[in-house]
Amino acid sequence: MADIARRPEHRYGNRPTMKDVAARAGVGLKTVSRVVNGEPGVTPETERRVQEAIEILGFRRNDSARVLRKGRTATVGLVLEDLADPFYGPLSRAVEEVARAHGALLINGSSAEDPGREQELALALCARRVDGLIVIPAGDDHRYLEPEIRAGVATVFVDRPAGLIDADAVLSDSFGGARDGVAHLIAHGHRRIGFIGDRPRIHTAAERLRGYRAAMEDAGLPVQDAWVSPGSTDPERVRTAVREMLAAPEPVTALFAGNNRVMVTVVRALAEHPRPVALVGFDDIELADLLGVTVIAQDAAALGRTAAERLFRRLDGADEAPERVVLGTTLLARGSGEIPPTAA
Amino acid sequence: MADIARRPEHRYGNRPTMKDVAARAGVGLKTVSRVVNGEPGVTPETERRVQEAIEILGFRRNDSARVLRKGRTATVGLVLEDLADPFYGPLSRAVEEVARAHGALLINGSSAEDPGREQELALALCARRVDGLIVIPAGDDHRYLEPEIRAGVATVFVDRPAGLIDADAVLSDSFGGARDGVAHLIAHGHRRIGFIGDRPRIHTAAERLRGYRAAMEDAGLPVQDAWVSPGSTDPERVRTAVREMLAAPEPVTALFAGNNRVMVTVVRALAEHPRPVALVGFDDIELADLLGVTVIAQDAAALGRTAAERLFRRLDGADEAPERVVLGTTLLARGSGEIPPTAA
DNA sequence: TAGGGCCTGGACAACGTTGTCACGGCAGGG
DNA sequence: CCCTGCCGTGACAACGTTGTCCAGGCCCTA
Repeated sequence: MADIARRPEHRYGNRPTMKDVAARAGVGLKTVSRVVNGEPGVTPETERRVQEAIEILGFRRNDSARVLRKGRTATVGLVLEDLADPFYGPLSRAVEEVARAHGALLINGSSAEDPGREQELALALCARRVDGLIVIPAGDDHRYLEPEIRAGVATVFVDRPAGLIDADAVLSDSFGGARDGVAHLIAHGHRRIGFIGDRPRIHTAAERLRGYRAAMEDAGLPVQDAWVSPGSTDPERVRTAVREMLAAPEPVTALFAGNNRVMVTVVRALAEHPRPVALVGFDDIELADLLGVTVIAQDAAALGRTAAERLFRRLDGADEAPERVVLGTTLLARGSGEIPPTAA
Repeated sequence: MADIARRPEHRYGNRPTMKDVAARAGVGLKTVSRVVNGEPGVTPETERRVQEAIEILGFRRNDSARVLRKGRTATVGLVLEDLADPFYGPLSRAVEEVARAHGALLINGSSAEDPGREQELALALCARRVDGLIVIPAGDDHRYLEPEIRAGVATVFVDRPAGLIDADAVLSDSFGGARDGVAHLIAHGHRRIGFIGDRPRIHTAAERLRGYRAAMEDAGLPVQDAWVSPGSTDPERVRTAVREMLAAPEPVTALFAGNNRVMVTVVRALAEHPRPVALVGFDDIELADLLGVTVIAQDAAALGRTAAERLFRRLDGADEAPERVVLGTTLLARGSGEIPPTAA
């Protein structure tokens, strides 16, 4: 638990500096800098001598000092919920690729859906002077970032919008996707449809619930309270919710799962159920095709790519007003969403 | 494509520095430093004044400068193959958690299985003076890291051992796992078993192939060349390999898939095959339980955790000799591995 | 041959922070 | 009343790099 920043000195284990290289090569400090950075104005012969000294000493430029001098870190930060979630892996990778194309590295941190941890992480990244910040919000108040943004940290929100501040955001169409998915079930004859989602304080979860209600209302169908789960990704609670909806006097004949975590558990729960139950889930997951699960797919990589591109456009000096970009979703019919209603 | 580090100055958009805070609070520079770092020796009244100035100016300590002075970045680097691969997400997350417990952040980069890119990334991280480096090797020659390690960068390899240098490594028991998996198939009556793996220049892939051959040999079974795929994760080539092994005059009755990527494709290919074919795969994957796929599970999170803990032990000054830690695997029987052989 | 311009190289300050050390004031004891 | 010692505070250098600026040497031309 010891905080690594508070340890006794170790001075990089006495690494050679440009000064050492200069001494060894018998040239001036700045000449070494020129060679290292490929700046013009150095004779081939001098350059050779410097390169040789660099080789021998095993010199590597200290980017910390460089950053201090130049004011740019060539680093961007990504605050997401959980890198282990298969939805965020590809997103992060996409951000990384864009960053790489711009010569930047990526630091990412997981908030574990905890607003305090999100803030702590984001501010730690700012202290390191990342040039830009991409945030998948856990909290719903991002005013703490205002000083940073004013100070020049480009900031883009992904997957969920920022709270209480005006900033770029790149989102999937949660509302539309959920509405389409539920409408799909309705089109296949379902009238009693259950919704199992995540905590409604999460923006996407709330939007998907809204989409569910909209689809039901569009079709003139009532929604019973018992058809909407309290909202949780905990497998036990999801299982309970499924069981109860299916055991009710007027059981649901179809389910809509609000995200990948929930969907996985619902699929498992339904596998144990005697009667076939229709299912549409939000998010595509690996092997869902083999299991025949109909899903509303969103493109995690596209979210990441779009956000990162926007970020770097800003870093390149673009001075547009903050904007909200919404990416569409795709319904992939694979069987589970096309099961007709079964009598109780 | 513009390299972000080569842009005109922007000087952090004129952020306030400790000097500004000091001026505003009417105290000395060092006093501000003391307050910011919670060092003792400051009157409550003085501290209040400083805090107030910090608040008003929106000051945040510049960690780049701090790093330059202190010599520690409180940052570790992780070079992996592909963050979007569901195997590496949890691994990365585990490393992050350990880092967090030690007050450090994590920079990770994907090598895309390209040795050149691995080296480029690792050295870029060293230039940023990460305190430690965790590497999932793409290449097989890591001598380029020797100067860095000598200079004090703690380095641990995960998932695959380092090449041509002596360093810590945390591995899964690829050989033993594959041997157990194939032995499992043999125990269920199979005599002709195909092996479909990744490129054999990848250490784990080679080890798993070795495990396959060992199991066959232990059982006194011959291995035909046609039963071992050339090695690739490309879905098309995997499909072809499966097709050919099943269409041979003496077709295999069971398959062993060498990793998660391959396994997914094999499962898809077998789903289209008329006869049941037994399958055991290396790596657990989500929903494999529902599909009834028998796997040799390795614990990605444990790999990451173990490696990170080792790394921080070294950073804490542990001076043990480099060591190779091998974590065991678990066979999870779910059905596909217990299918008996079918006549051709 | 003198003068001017170009090219190479180096001295120096600055980036924002922290470690060292010294200073002034105050309390307590002789 | 003076000396000692402690405490709060601040001045200053240093971390390793890069931008600015200047010096010296060379070549070319008038």
